[in-house]
Amino acid sequence: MARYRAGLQTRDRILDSTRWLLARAGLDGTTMAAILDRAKVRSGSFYNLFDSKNEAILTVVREAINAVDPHPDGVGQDTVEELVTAYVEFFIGQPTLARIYMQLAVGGALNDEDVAGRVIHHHRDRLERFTDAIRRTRDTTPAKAQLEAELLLAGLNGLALRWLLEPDFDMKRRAREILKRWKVSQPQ
Amino acid sequence: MARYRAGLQTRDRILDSTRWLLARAGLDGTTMAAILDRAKVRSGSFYNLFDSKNEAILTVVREAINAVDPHPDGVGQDTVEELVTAYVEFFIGQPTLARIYMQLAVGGALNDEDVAGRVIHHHRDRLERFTDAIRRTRDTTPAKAQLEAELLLAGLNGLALRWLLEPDFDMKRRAREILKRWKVSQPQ
DNA sequence: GCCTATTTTGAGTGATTATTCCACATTCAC
DNA sequence: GTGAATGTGGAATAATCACTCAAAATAGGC
Repeated sequence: MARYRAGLQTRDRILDSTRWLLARAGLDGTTMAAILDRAKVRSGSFYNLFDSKNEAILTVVREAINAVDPHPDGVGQDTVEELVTAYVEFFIGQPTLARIYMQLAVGGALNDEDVAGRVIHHHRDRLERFTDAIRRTRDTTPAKAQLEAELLLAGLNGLALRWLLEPDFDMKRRAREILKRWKVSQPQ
Repeated sequence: MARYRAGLQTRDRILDSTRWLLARAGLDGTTMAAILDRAKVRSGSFYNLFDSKNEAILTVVREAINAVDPHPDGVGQDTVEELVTAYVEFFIGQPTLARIYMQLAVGGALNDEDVAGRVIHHHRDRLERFTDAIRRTRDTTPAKAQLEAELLLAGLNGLALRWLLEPDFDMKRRAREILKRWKVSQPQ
């Protein structure tokens, strides 16, 4: 089962191709023909390395989902500001992966149980993280902290949505403004 | 060219089927086979009423896009509160159309030039509307009013996104909270 | 009840989809 | 260098896609 160097290289080429296509052409546009053509690989080689087209896609998707998280280990350590910054940095720094993630969250996830489950689970984790961070900086009830986290995350996700439609949209600036408004707001 | 009653009824069945599928299965899942099966119609009848599958889909999409707007005539009259309420009411009252709209905004619109253009244009219109409403209630610069509108809309769109993933999500309650926070916020 | 316009049927089209299979080429430990 | 493991090429597969067409069925004004 051990791979030769050549095999690993073509595997990388296939994943690069799949990643690029998912970001640019969406799930529909990521056909076998397109993947193979872009990776300069014939189908025989592909199926020598992957069991199915879906496996290659899911590999890229997992990569995208995991990349949204800033410090997977240090849960319960981040501040609200750090979490917001990390979220935005992900979109700015890895636009390709970010685009895949957002597209899956809305469109493609509906068809694939596995992907849909991952996205929802991942969102819950993030919500919990934001809630914890808020409770650490403000003396409030768990319910109110969660509501604040939900609104904050909704704002960020809304910005991400807009950025998806208009790539030139300055998400970072708007995220700063959202954070600014959150900081001066007081729980009543 | 005048249609008999039967033809009109079949047309409605096809559009119902297409609408239902777009909302539940997304653009990918809305295949001819699925449309025809659900509408209890054979392909010959379909193409007697529509030029293409895309025409049926676009008919439903236009319907969805237009339904987001509350008072297409009375532009420049609405208050911020009315606009927020109308936006939420659309999602609550017409979940099927709302789901189509959101899916198109993120996923499917990328491939179809026509649909993508419509969605973006429609978003710009809404942004302008929110901006105008804000300027009418607050003495502020156009740039600042637009920023406020952008953040407000981002929050609402973020809520819509979440609702898309979790249909039980109480979007109305969160929208009220967003509006409440916006009201007490002051432009500095 | 006739006659034309409209509607419906359903097998069949060609294009595209992911996937398979096997002969052949390459790699690399020994 | 030999040989077994791994990688590659490419034609062939069956499934599915949107769509066509001619014949049969129905509708409705007269």
